[in-house]
Parts: sequence; C-alpha cells; structure tokens
Amino acid sequence: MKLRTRRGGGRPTIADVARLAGVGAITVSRALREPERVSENLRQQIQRAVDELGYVPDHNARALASARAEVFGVLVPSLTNNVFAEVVRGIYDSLSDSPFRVQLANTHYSGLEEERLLQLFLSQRPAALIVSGIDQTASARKLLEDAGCPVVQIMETGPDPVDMMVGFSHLEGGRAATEHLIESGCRRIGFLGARMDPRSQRRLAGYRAAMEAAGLFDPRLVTTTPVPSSVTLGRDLFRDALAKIPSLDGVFCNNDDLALGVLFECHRAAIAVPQTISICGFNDLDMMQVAFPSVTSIRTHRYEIGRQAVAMAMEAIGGSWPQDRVIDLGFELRRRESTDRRH
Amino acid sequence: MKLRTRRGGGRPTIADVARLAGVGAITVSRALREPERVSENLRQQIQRAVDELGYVPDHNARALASARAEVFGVLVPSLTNNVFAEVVRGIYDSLSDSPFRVQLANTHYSGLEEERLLQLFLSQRPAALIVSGIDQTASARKLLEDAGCPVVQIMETGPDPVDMMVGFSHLEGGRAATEHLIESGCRRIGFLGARMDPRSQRRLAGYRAAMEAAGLFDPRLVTTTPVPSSVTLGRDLFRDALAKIPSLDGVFCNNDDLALGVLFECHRAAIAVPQTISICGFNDLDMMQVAFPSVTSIRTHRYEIGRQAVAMAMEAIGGSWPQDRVIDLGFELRRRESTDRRH
DNA sequence: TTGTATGCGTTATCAA
DNA sequence: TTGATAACGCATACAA
Repeated sequence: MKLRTRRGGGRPTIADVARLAGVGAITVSRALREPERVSENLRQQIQRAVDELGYVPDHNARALASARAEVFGVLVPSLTNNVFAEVVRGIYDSLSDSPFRVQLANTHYSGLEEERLLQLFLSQRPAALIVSGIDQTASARKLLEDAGCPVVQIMETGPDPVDMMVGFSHLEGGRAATEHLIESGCRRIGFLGARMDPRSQRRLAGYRAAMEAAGLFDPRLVTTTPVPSSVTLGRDLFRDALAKIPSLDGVFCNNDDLALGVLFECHRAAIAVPQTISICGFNDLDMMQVAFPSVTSIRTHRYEIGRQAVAMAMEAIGGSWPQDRVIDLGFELRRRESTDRRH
Repeated sequence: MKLRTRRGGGRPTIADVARLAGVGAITVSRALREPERVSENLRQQIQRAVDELGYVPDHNARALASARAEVFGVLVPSLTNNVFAEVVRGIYDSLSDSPFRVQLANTHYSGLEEERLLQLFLSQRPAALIVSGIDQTASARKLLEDAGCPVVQIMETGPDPVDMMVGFSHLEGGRAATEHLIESGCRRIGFLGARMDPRSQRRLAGYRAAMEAAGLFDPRLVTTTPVPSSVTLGRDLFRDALAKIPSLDGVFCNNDDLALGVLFECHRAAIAVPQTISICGFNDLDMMQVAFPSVTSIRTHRYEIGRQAVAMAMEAIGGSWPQDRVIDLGFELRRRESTDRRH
C-alpha cells in the first residue's frame, strides 16, 4: 500500500469533507456549487463537515478541472486617472460578493500593450472580459471575438460592438460642452486637449462640429499635446493658447484636470472668470462644484459604467444576453459659475 | 485504444510540445522554468516547438501542481484615493514584466473586510502579500504570520513588522507640517481631518505633539469627521472650524483634497491666503504646486512605495530577505505660497 | 439524487 | 542531463 504524502500544504480537500460527511466527493462539489441539486439532508451534513474542517475550495484545481476560471479580466489604460479608478471601483464593488475575482491590468494607453495583456488573460480562460474603448487593434479585436466568453467594451458607445458595450458618446459630450459655451456668449472658444487618446479625439470632433455649425471654427483655437493630462499641463496649454489667441473668451478642456489648471492660471493672471474667459471641463470631478468660481463640466457616470459592465457580463454568463447589447449611459451638462456670464 | 477527447479548448499542452520536440514533458517544463538545467541542444528544439505550436503555459495547472500561484495579493483600503492609486500603479509597473500577476482587492478601510479578503487570497497560495497599514486585526495578523509567503506592510513604518515594511511616519509628517506653520508665524492652527483612519490619527498625533510643544494646543482647534475625504468636505470642515474659532490663522489638512476645499472657500469668502489664513496639505498632489496661491504640502512617495514593496517581496521570494526589513522612505515638506507670510 | 471512473495540464519525486 | 510515474484538487460524463 502506498503512503499518501500530501504535496500541498495539508489543507483539507474535498475528499476529506466527503469522508467526514460520509458522502461522495462529487456530492460535496455539487453541494457547494449547485445546492439545489443536493438533498436538504446531505447538504447540512456537508456544511457541517466543511465548517469543521475549515474547508476552502481550491481555485486553481477548480479552474483546471472546469477549464474556466472564475475571473473577470479587466483592461484599463490608466490606474491613476480618476475616471478609470472609479470605473474599476464600480467593477470591484459589483463583484465583491460573487465568486468571481478581478484580474486587472494597465494598458498605459497602448494598443499593443492591450494586445499582449489580452493574450495573457485569455490563457486563464476568464469568465468575462472588460476592455476600455472601442479602438482595439485588429488582432486584439480578433482575440476578443474568439475569446469564448462575454466581452464588454466600456467608456464609449459605437456602432460595432465585439459583444456588448456600455458608455456614452464622447463626441456628443464635446458638442454639448461647446454649444453651451457658445450659447453663454463666447465666440473665441479654445479647445485644450492632453493625451489625445481616441476618446479625446472624439471630444475634439464634437467641439469642432459645434464650432463649425456656428461658423466659429478656427484651427488656431485648438491646442493639444500627446503628453498625459495634469493640472500643471492645463496651465501650460492655456498659456500657449492665450499666446496664440489673446482674444480667447472661452475654453473647453478635454478633462477637469486641465480645467483646474486653467482656473488657477486665471486667478494668477487676474483674468476674470467667467467674464473675460469662460471655462468648461469634462467628467465633473467632485472638486468642480467646490471650485471658485465653480466650474461647468460634463458629468459622466463612471462608477455606473463599471456596475453596468459587470451586470451585463453576468447576464451573458447566465446564458441570457441582455436585451440591449449597447447601453448608452449618457452624460449631463452641469452649468456652473465658470460659464455664467449673465451678470 | 481510447480516444482522447480534449475537454479544454484544444490549446496545445506541454505534452504536445514534448512530442513535437521529441523529448519528455518534464524536460519541456524545465526548459521553460530553469533553462540552465537543460542542454543547449534540447532547449533550442523545445523553443522551436513552443513557437510553432504557440504554446502558452496554463497558470492554473501550474499553480495546482506546484501548490504556489504566481500571484501577488494586494490589499488597499481604497481604489479611488489618488494616494493608493499611485501605490497600486507602482506595484503593477514593477510586476508587468515578471511572470507574477496581481490580485488586487479593496478593503474599504475595514479591518473585518481585510480579514475576509486575506482568507480568500490565502486560498490561492500567493507568492507574496502586500497589505496597507500596520493596524491589522489580531486574526488578520495571525493569518499574515502563517501565510507562508513574504508579506509587506506598506504606507507606514512601525516597530513590529509581520515580515517587511515600507512607508514613512505619518506622525512625523504631521509634526513637520505643524511645526512649519508655527515657524511661519501662525498661532491658532486648526487641524482638519476626514475619514480618520489610523494614519490620519497619527498625523493628528503629530499635529498635537507639535502644538503642545509650542504651548499652542487647544482641543477646539481640531475638527474631524469619519466621513470619507473630499474637496467638498474640506470646505465644510473649514466652515465649521472657522465658526468655532474665528481667530484661526492657519490650518493643517489631513490631505490635499481637504486643503483644496479650504483654499476655494477662502477665495469665495475673500479670506487672504496666506496673510489671514495659512494652509498646509498632505501628500502633495500635482495640483498643489499649480494652485493659486500654490499650496504647501507634505510630499509622500507613493509610487516608490509600490515599487519598493515589490522589490522587497521579490528578494524574499528569491530566498534572500533584504538587509533592512523596515524601509522608511520619508517625506518632504514642500514650502509654497500658502504658508509664506513674509510679505 | 448520488456515485464511479477518469481527465484537466503541470510539476515533484525518484530513478536512470 | 533526462525521463517515467504519480500526484495536485476538482469537475465532467455517464451510470446507478
């Protein structure tokens, strides 16, 4: 007879539980995953044995045997950008009471990096995949299509989902912000943009559409940089813009960080906001409503996007894809003092 | 003869590679993990076979067989707090080119939640554990001590590490900020604190120590709340503090969000900064140097803490624990306009 | 509703 | 340096 020497740390296994409960191992397995398929009697015996032994299922063994890991793969372009931090929080909060774990990775706004990470994730056979944006590389898109699990593209909506989508239209957001500035009386409205990732580009497109429709567009009003966004950069971009166009009477900022930089620079240079220059941001961070003057911004529903993405994926995992494969959570213009020129 | 019906998705396995390369499976395994133990010859053959088949090792099978997952478990109290977001970014960046993955979880500043998540993580037999702070519950601490893997406590330093530590002294940070305010001429210095987690408490302790040493302490100067920190809250706490002590001539804020709220409120109420009220923050977010007036703050090295934590854990995994089990990365006082009363 | 036999892809053990 | 064999802990397929 062979002596069983445990290689593992000696943690109780499903077999130990089965022995103690006087049932077959598979019954324990079932009792844990599909309790309704096991008789009330055995279920209780098994639960007692589980408690007594302190049994905890082994994720790895489970994943190996079922060829499916209880993992949500999540790809975001940045971990520190508050916008994505909130999306990620929504995802974690939604999943914290489920058996699913989160596998998070940072693409650093690189399509190639995204591709590489996707391949890595796929090798784990995740239960679902959540990716940011709709501009995957061709190979990445193919990987997603063949992923064999629900896929949710977040932050944006677009015409051709890999599987599901939840987000909003950045172009419309940019347009709404710009139209608001025009309506409030601005004529020489600058666009300030950092990073200029695809979503930033579309906000710019919205700005341009609104400006052209009003006959106000002038390419010299646009100031962008590939450099990552920051409050400091907002100040610098604004200085550049003002040097180019001294008659500037409004700015639409790609995001709130930039807007804050503009606001501070206006204070420093004693430029009246909104009288001389009106400011509109994007995303509506908490601080915009406290700023002085408070700053108009486009409110986006980041946390909710995270929640919805998980909800949609869950439905799909359950077999019933949601009614609408593309959900547009929209945005809201929050009018504040920084664009209120009525006085 | 039995027909092998693959249950998995038909991905190539190590056996396929072995067959193609004309070697044993275990040799392939070794060639991948410890190349130096396989002859140059076979190594190349195997590499060719791997490339040809597009073989990717299965994490789950590997973890199951070796009873060790290539996973770093990371526990932080918040995902959106910029401070932790940067720590997490440091961790991810350090690990992105390693075989290790990151398993991140959010404790929501709850010791019990941390305990629960720890148990969850431990069931995966992680390669290392990174936890925030030094105030684990007794049971959590025991779990960490028995984890059987390197453990790094981050953000703070303290006398009794579970295993390793990297951070700085929040008490000294609070003291340095307060002493600076005193030296710059303030006498009625308020403390504004949100959340009041253990690290906030220690900053308060530092404030109190400095104030008492100068004979300036007055409990009514302290305004705190368990509510999570935000810019809005900074404004509200400041209003409360000012209502209590109209003679306030300086505030030390628990963190930069609060400080920003104070700054905006000063603008709104036309209170001169720093002449009437001086402001000092904590953490030194990017925006503090751009604010108008620029805001004095305690610079902390969040990203570096993440990097160091991984570096220490890596050393320990390699078998050679680092020289110093406790690394104090310190902090720096950044003097700016908001506390410069010389004019 | 419950159990038996077997496979999942990899690594540890031990022998050659 | 290389390989055969037996775990690792659990779930699938199928039978009872």
